[in-house]
Amino acid sequence: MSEISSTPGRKRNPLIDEAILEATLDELAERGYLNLTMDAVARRAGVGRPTVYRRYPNKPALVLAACTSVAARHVPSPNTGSLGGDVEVLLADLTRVFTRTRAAQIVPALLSARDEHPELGAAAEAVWDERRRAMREVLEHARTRGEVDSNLDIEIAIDLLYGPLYLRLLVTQAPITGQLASGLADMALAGLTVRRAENGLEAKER
Amino acid sequence: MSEISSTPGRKRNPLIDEAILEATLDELAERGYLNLTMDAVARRAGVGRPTVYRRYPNKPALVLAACTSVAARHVPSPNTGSLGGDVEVLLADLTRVFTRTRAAQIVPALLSARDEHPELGAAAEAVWDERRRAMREVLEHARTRGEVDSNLDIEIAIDLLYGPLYLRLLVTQAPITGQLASGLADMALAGLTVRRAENGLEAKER
Amino acid sequence: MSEISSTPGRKRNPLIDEAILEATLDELAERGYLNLTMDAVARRAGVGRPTVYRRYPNKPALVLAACTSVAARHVPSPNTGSLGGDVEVLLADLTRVFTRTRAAQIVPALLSARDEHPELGAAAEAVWDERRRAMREVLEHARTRGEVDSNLDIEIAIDLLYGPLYLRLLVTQAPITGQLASGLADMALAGLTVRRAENGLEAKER
Amino acid sequence: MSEISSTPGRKRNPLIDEAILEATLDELAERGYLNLTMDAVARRAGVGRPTVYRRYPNKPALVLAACTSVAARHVPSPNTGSLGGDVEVLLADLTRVFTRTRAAQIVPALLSARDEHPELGAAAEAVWDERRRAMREVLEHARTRGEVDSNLDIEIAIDLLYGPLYLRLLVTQAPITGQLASGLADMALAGLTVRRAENGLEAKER
DNA sequence: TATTAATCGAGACGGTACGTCAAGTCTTCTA
DNA sequence: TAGAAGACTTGACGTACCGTCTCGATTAATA
Repeated sequence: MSEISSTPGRKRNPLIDEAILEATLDELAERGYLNLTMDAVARRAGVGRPTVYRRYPNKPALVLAACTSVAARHVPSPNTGSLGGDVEVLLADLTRVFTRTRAAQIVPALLSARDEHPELGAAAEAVWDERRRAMREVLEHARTRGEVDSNLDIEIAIDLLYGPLYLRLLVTQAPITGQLASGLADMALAGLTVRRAENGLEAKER
Repeated sequence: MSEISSTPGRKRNPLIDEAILEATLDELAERGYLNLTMDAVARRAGVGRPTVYRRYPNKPALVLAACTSVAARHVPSPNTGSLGGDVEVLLADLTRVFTRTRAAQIVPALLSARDEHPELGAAAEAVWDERRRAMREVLEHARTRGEVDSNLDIEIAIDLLYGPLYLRLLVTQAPITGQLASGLADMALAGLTVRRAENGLEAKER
Repeated sequence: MSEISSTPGRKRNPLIDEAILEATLDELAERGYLNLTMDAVARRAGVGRPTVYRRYPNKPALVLAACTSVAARHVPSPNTGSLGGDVEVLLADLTRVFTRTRAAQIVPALLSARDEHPELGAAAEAVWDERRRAMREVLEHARTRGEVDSNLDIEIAIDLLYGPLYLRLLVTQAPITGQLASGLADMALAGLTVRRAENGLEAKER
Repeated sequence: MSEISSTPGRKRNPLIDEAILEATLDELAERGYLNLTMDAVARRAGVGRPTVYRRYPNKPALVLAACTSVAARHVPSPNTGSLGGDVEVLLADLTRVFTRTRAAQIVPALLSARDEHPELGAAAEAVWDERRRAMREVLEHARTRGEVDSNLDIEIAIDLLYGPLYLRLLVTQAPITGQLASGLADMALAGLTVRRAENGLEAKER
């Protein structure tokens, strides 16, 4: 009795898979999503155009695949004992990703791809989900430690912590520095306003 | 004696200026930046294609112009007396803009246009500058009132307040509600962590 | 008391009429009919485009007018006493026109204009009518002198005499020289074949 | 050991080559060169516009190709034994082509194409070369038979024989009939003038 | 080991949008 | 009212990219 052959014929070359994704990321970084050409990707990967289309049905799908391939790489799960320390680690890491990697070009590209093919939206979430999950964990630990209010809406808190970095990356294009990240963490954790409680303390100090 | 006319020849029809921008915004809202066609804009404006090109040299320039035309419309300059009240007003207004107007489609479009032609970047800033200016003013007033620390980095504070809304609009596409805005304002102003000072206060009250 | 002017308003400047036609001929000679632009004509004449259109309804009409303006200038009406001499004069003059004037560019232009607007065909005939008339006259004189057969179809004869020059001008673009013209005249008048009658004569002379 | 394939990639569909040329000729005949549209040709050939441009870089090149494709089709090489008979055959055939085929539209189109892009001039010669070659052959045969003078300039003779038909086709647009062709042949071979030799014969007959 | 079938590079193909250019009309201002 | 400047509609031009297809050649499992 013979096994049902899984798939006869020549097998796909896995080196090509990698070359295509890498070429896509390079093109994305150099030229941006809108100026990225399927032909340029194929040429850069040393590959025929149909070889790309055999793997990804269209341009946004290719871009999405390239982005996700690079996204979920080693997000830290810090456990420094204090919320401040954990948040600091996470924001510093995102800062590193936004400045030391091609993410500055890749994230906008991903948004463009989703804009063109909305059904990719769900898949695109994977790119930032892992980071949100890490922050969620950190906040929940802080809650069990009593470091934050038990009624805290954690999703909004995540938005508050990550939002400014994305704002600078996508919108204002202001520089994203390590100093920014720690300043941001301090503000978010302590709040902007000088509180009555502190006034009370100051009063005591007099 | 007659003045030398500034520019001879037929004058441009200002109604056409408006019709083109309005048609661009409509197309942007309905079809998105990538599926927006110069021809569709021209047809919708009841205008020939070269008439569009006479005004804007290419697609991203047209889109930028349309976005800026709609951007700086009546940003409020609140003065409720408290930082909390002012911030609430500004975030509520941005929420309104993000949910009740075409901004949800227009802001991503603007980013795509800038992505395609990076030299438009500088001009694109005008779209959010007015809103940042309003928040800056509010924070400076709070500083003179002693409501915030005099060492506060105001630009980062602005990022902290606006960032989460842009994050939801552009990235996570989570709903943006009035409740979110006020929750956000509270968190940002008061901070995420339960502070020792409050504990002390509570202790005293017992 | 003032006379009621027959045509009120500013009078047309006749210098402009001439400038437009001259500019058209120049453009025709330099760039050819298809690459001639109404705008270029207007600019070259130092005139606004509508000023051209006020005189000629469209491009082929303008070109036709320019061609006819230059066409019927002094066609000779030779009367040397012999058909050979008269034909020689006419063909030599056409040779001169085809080589020393802009006719080499103008005649093809005229054909293109007629091709585009066939109703101009009748008017275009004026350009070569005068020359055909001159040749017709010469042939009729020869007939009354008995130099040609009284049954000769004169229209065909005209075609035979002028045809080769037009063929070179329009089709083969072979050089048109004075030597060509006289060789052509000889052939046409004497015929290509060596005739028996001449053999008979030679035989008698021995 | 395998041969190196001459040209990799998909082969061009030769049916499309033909369809494009045929569509071009049809459009030329129906609408003329100036009103011929690349888009109309493509649509008529059931083909995308870039497919036309892949073969021919622009409109005049396409028109030239279409004309040459139809030109050299079976020009007769008559050998009736007499120059008169041979010339009769060739002129009758050209008459047929000018009246029974699309040549009446195609030849002017070709001239327009050359007028627009002069560098096509050399290639355009192929269209009438074959016919001139045939006439040259006929005249050389007549020379070896002693039917024409050995000093006859054959190129001029060809112009003399073909010129009138082209003149009617292109310039005067007078009808081109079989009767015209034979009358023309007679005149060209015998000459227009009544010669002295004939007078001598007539004298003898008395 | 020969067959079989999918993969690969190259490139043709239909379609659609881009950005340019010219024709011909219309409007505004000046002389 | 003529004339100059130039905006305007229409529609063709030639280019670029997308996504599909066909071709010939190669490669790897199966028989």
